[in-house]
Amino acid sequence: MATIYDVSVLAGVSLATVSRVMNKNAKVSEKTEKKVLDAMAQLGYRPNAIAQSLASNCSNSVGVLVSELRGHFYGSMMSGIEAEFRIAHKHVIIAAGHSEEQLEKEGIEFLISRRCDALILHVEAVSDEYLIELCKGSIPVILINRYIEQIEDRCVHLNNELGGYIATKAVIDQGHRDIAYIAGPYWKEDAQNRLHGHKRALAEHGLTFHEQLVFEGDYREESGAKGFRALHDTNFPFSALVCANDEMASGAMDAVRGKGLSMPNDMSVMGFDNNVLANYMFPKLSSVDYPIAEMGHMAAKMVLKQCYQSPQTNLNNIFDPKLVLRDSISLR
Amino acid sequence: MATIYDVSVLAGVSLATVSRVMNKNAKVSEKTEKKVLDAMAQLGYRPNAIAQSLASNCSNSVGVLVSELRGHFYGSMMSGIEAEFRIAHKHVIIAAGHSEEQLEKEGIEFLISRRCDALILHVEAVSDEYLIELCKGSIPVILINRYIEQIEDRCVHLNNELGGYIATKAVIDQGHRDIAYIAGPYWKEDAQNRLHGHKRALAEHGLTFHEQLVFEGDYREESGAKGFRALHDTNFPFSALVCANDEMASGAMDAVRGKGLSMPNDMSVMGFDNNVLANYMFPKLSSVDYPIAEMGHMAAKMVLKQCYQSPQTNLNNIFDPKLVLRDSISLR
DNA sequence: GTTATAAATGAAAGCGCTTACATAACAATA
DNA sequence: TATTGTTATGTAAGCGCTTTCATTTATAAC
Repeated sequence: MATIYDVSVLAGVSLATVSRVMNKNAKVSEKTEKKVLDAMAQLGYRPNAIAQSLASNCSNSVGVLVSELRGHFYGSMMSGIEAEFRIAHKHVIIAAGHSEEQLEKEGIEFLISRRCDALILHVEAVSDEYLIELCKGSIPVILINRYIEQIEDRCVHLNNELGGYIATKAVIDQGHRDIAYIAGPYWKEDAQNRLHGHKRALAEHGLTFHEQLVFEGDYREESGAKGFRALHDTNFPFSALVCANDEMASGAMDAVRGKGLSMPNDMSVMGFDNNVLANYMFPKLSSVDYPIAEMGHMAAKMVLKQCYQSPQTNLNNIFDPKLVLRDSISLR
Repeated sequence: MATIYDVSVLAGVSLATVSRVMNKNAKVSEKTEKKVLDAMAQLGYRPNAIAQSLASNCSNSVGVLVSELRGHFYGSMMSGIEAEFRIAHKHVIIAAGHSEEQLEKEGIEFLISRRCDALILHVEAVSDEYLIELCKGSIPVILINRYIEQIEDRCVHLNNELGGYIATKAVIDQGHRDIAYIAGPYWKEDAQNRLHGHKRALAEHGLTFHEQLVFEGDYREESGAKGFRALHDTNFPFSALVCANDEMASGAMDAVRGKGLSMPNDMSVMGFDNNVLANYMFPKLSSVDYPIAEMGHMAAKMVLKQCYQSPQTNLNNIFDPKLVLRDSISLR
């Protein structure tokens, strides 16, 4: 593999000159430029990004840590980030944390050791303190989907409370009065916030909140089915079910059918996240869109501004979810 | 950020010694080792992977090029690859090619310029010749989901013909005799192969193939719906529909319902790929599993063997898809 | 034709490591 | 104690670039 030295020899110029034509950061006469370009082409020269990074102390790449490489949510997030960086000719180095503290830390170490110019993290297991400490370091960090007050300007997150509110309000607007709710695990902040929004929507519309109409799930499909059965078995009547995510809604829908009820007439169902799945279910699931791709774009823009002096406007940290109505909710 | 030099000074030893304790590749007395380790801890030293790569000419990372960062298929693929490398303490650098020749080439260039020790590629737009040429280079390449005869030992691919066969046979085994088929775009080799398998299954079971019962889709949902309507409108009767992927099956299922038919009684539907979606549809879609995650594992194992001298057994290039029966097919 | 000034180029140090080779330290043997 | 063989450690070159600073060359002004 040809090096800059080979190019310089073939072109009959110095290393510095070759470097200049590569980086276009200093005037080079047209004649020499051509000689160099020709030599590069002839040798099939590819600059060694590793050596460039070492010498310039800038890797032109940003580290992204996601919990998983698979799944709609992370896919959209990575996709949003990558799209933004691609046009800026920056690159992305991805690592997976698997929601385990040890692995998340290792992932971050890896990205730092690769001298990423900035980090965009989706982490769950690592502590607030660790992240606050990390932010004090020299390398810029953006957190997606996590809110920590002390470093709030580095957090890009969703207004989950509003999302919970919107979801329930959508159902109320269709005339439902008896509304059950399958929540996410209470130890997760987003689950708490969504539930809070649900309660606020009820209150603002003069409906009372009943403990019997809430079930704590774990965001997985099976817990949705389990939740619906549990709620149904209490015989506390309800005509609509709001779920804190789409997977649980799917599980719940199976259970609804299992009870011989039809949707949306006997039971309206509302999801959350607007996972691709929502569009493939039957009936197509109404949901609250989680604009994770846009949030990825935003995180990338912040990095572009902070690290690469790219001018950026309209930066904001908190995103509002939006209602997506499909077929799973009926008028009552 | 502390360097190896800072460590060596603090520990009162030479750079070389520090390097030795990091890499454990030469004997260092326990006493000095401890001094070095202490110094590292005290400084919070993190080796600079960039400098290591440059000096050692080995980056301990392998480049992965996918078409998209989102979507079940690529997510599973990346996940499989990453899982395998994680236990070997190798890392993955991911780039996206977006199925465009230019971007695919740029992605490959990027990965090479980052001096990845090997490449795992899922490319569609780039020519066979380009890839054959690439394989002649010094850096090992594995191709996923593509078969090129001249470099077949570097290709990890699916037996699509068998998949098409299995899909149709599953339907035949349930007693269906009149079977329609929505194919992928004919310019794609996998679409051709799946269709071929379909025809073989018909032939082997004494059924004749009718041109009127095939529709060429484009693998997207909408074309499934369009396909079913077109097939249905010919009035050529069929009781089962085999689709060359799950998205088209989903579109078709919508169209089936649109015609007031119920599934699976009036119409059995078979998918292909076993996308997560299949499990969320109603009725749950029977499909042919595309073991892309395992194929990712396999590609990673091949790299581990070729580049990192890790002993590996049971390597194989071609994978057989497997039938996954769910609720979308009825007995006839 | 000088001289002053700007533009183009080159020489060389340095980025943070690895590693071949040289040297020092130590133990074992005669 | 001198000699040899081991083992531990240090020295310094080099990986492929960037970048500062010095030097050369071209251009303009007088």
